[in-house]
Amino acid sequence: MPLPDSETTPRPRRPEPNDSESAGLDEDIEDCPECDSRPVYHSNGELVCEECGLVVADNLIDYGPEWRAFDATQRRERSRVGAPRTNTIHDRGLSTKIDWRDRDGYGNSLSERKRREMSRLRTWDERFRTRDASERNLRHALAEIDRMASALGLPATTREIASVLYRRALEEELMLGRSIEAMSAASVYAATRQAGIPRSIDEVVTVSRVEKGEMTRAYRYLLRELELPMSPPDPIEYVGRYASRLEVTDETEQRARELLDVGKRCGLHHGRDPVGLVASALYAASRLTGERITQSEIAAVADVCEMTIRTHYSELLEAEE
DNA sequence: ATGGTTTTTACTGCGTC
DNA sequence: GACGCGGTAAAAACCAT
Repeated sequence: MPLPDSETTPRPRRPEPNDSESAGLDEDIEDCPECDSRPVYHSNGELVCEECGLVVADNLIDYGPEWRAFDATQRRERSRVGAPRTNTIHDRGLSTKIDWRDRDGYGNSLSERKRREMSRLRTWDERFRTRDASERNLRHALAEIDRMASALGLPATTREIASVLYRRALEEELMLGRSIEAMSAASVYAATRQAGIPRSIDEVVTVSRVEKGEMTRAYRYLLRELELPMSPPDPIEYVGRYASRLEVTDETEQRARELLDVGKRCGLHHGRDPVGLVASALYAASRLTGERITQSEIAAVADVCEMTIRTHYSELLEAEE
């Protein structure tokens, strides 16, 4: 079937802030300061070392807030930011309107034959229109997912998962009344969880274009409708990332893992922010190993309150017995 | 909307460098 | 004195209902 190839409209290539960053990605991995002391792991063909990959992600995230802040000053125009403009231009030029009345231009009713013809046209027009709509939606979303994924330094496999999740959401018509941005962010978050390289919700939110509430709502919805089996986040999976950001010793990091392990057995993690727990564990561990890290340092890196660290870390230490 | 939980905020006194 | 630390009390945020 000959498709009207309207999709060849030249896509305005928007200079992504990520372009320059991802260019520097490889170098960062090579030069990663962690690599002096740590081995680099290659998993599924990607250069993802558990420690170094995270350090790189860190660099990228540092850029995030910067243009995010820039973004925020213009939040009013948020809806205009970023999305490939093709959407609107495209639609405006293309979408056809076929009146539902079987009348000609003068208001006379049509012959039986014409009526059938119009009916057929409507059918096809409808098909193309919806097809276009969901494809535009998808393209937008995939671009968004890609942008967030690179800002978070996620490997390609994880992006793949996010894309698949989004496609499913779209197919199951979960997008009604939900923003593409929110659902994309939710897909990315879910993907990191499924891939076992979790980012915190907050991290995903900072690189997304939506508020936290909107994103978490979309995420919950996604989980429920797609019936994704998602166990609650395991704090231990976050340890490596924050440990490398803080540049603690291996010993401390290991100690933190143990503390969390014990704490988990005692049920300390129920209903609590895993990041807060990790921060506390790192603090407790740094005490045990004699490596002095201040609470405020950890609090700043993990983006939790010092008070949270205080309340949790003593519990972790007690649980150790 | 509500109530129970956790996190955050603001503010304290204490010890140390 | 500045700083890090532990704590309290109250507000705010979060979640399930």
